[in-house]
Amino acid sequence: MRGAPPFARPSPVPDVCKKAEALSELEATTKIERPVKVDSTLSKGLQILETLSKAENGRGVSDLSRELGLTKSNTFRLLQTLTTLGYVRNSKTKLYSATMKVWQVGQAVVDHLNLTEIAAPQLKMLSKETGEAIYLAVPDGLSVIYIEKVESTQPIRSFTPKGGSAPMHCVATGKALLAANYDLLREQIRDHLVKYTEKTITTLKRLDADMAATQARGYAIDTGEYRHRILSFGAAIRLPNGDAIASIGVSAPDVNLAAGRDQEICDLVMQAAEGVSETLKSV
Amino acid sequence: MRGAPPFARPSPVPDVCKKAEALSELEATTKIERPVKVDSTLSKGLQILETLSKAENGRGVSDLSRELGLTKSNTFRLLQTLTTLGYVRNSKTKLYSATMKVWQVGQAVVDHLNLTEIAAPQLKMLSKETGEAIYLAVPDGLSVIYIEKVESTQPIRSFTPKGGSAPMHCVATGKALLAANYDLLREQIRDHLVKYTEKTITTLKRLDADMAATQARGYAIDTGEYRHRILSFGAAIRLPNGDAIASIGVSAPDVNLAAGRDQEICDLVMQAAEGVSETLKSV
DNA sequence: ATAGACGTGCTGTTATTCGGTACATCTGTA
DNA sequence: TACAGATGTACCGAATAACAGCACGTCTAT
Repeated sequence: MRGAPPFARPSPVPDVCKKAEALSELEATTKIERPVKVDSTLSKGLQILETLSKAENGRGVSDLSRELGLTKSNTFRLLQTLTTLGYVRNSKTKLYSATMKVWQVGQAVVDHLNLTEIAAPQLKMLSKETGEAIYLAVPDGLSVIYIEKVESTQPIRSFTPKGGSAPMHCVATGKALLAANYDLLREQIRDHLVKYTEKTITTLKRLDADMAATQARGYAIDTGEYRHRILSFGAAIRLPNGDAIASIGVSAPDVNLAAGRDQEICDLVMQAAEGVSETLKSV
Repeated sequence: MRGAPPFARPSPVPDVCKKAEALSELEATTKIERPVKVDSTLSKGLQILETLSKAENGRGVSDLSRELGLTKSNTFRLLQTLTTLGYVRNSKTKLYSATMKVWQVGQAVVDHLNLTEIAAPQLKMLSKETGEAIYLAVPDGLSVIYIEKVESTQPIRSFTPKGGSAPMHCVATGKALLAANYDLLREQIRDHLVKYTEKTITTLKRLDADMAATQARGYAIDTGEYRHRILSFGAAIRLPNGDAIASIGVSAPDVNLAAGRDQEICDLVMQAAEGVSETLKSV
């Protein structure tokens, strides 16, 4: 779910080339752009898949062929191949519908997203504005893995390297992700609240409170709960449907933070995470 | 995220027809099954899309053509059409990768899932075992909509009709979904805790506690918080990645519930929701 | 400077897809 | 019951559309 209702989400991506055959002959366009040959079979097949993915119940062959302007036999043939490929199933009532394999492929896109590249500009911005160590993190069980890091420009540095990991319950990047999925992770993490500093949250009660506060304010704060006197601030990166798949964080020694500076950094972190989330909406 | 790490999720769906051309000539199979003609263009195009969806960074033309056993020119052509159709983009470094449109199409499958049909057996089971009113609900803003209902067989009935809705914070189906997305919905619902009975949760503090308890136990309990002396029990239906998209609930007047019966029903509800979630993994 | 690998455009040939037709089944109506 | 229309599926020859091979410009690394 994630906020959006499960039915009828309008697609922000325009349907390119709705009628492939329409441009096969007409080149009367003032701009002499390359006509860009498209394989019609592939195009039609994907159109069918797209249409089926938006169908509440399945749809029939004739029905589909009429909507897409295709021959019945052609539509049938394409549906047949899509079925044997596992992207479509046909129920006993002769109705065709998209399978979860379609969903899986789409999910794979997100799972293998090159966040590093997409988030790079925002990480750079954060580094420039704060001068502190910037982290890009993804969840891995009850830890976070830092898949990208921009080194601090300050003389005093924090030292978790790129590729390293940290427990989810005591760093800001981790807590931002934990808060976003607390319903699923609470039971798993309750017995793994390992203590690293005297600030570390080690009881479920305190974690509950901290997660509630984190959810309320929209970003996470670590007051030196993993490394002594190393503070961090983190916010979640979300897909268009609200799923939190990663987080951005800033880590800094407390001595670097003058009064009010922490709030500035929090705002920047949220802004950065929000920026990446927005970017994800458009490719 | 949702428990599963964002990288390298093994696909449970086998790749049917990895080499389409392999079966075009050989029919020496003992079983004389229909050869099932597949449109090779569509097949290859989807193979490319699938491969691309699993690629961390983009992939090159030659690279792809080698892996899939296709001609370089053929691969290029297919990539070209996929690009103009918006499913693929090619970066400045000449690397091709899948776009979020692929994800959107997959997402649409889930959004338009005919849960009614899929959940029907479990709803039937619940009805048979409990004899009470059974609900299948999806989220809609801060409410739930009952997209399916099996009427109670008991003389005393609860009366929310199929198609009706109820506030998320006071019915079990709603609370199960609320708990599954509490990080996103908490701030939205805090000012909408409308009172319906003396049992209704109207303060954020009490809701926090109830949600924590719900998350901990895995199902939601409504002690007559919407309709006086009408209790309900609900559990979330989740996609393979953990997203809660719907919920199943049982509603019953308190007089129908003998001692210990409530726990039986809770177990059944969880079992039913779990069953539907499992079904979603295989189409 | 050179050799290999890469992405891209072109073209003729062939294999592939296409459209028409046919038929069995089903539904609702006269 | 008979009929009319719509449906899903099978088949087949024709021609179109997709294919393989080659050529070219570019880039990288040796």
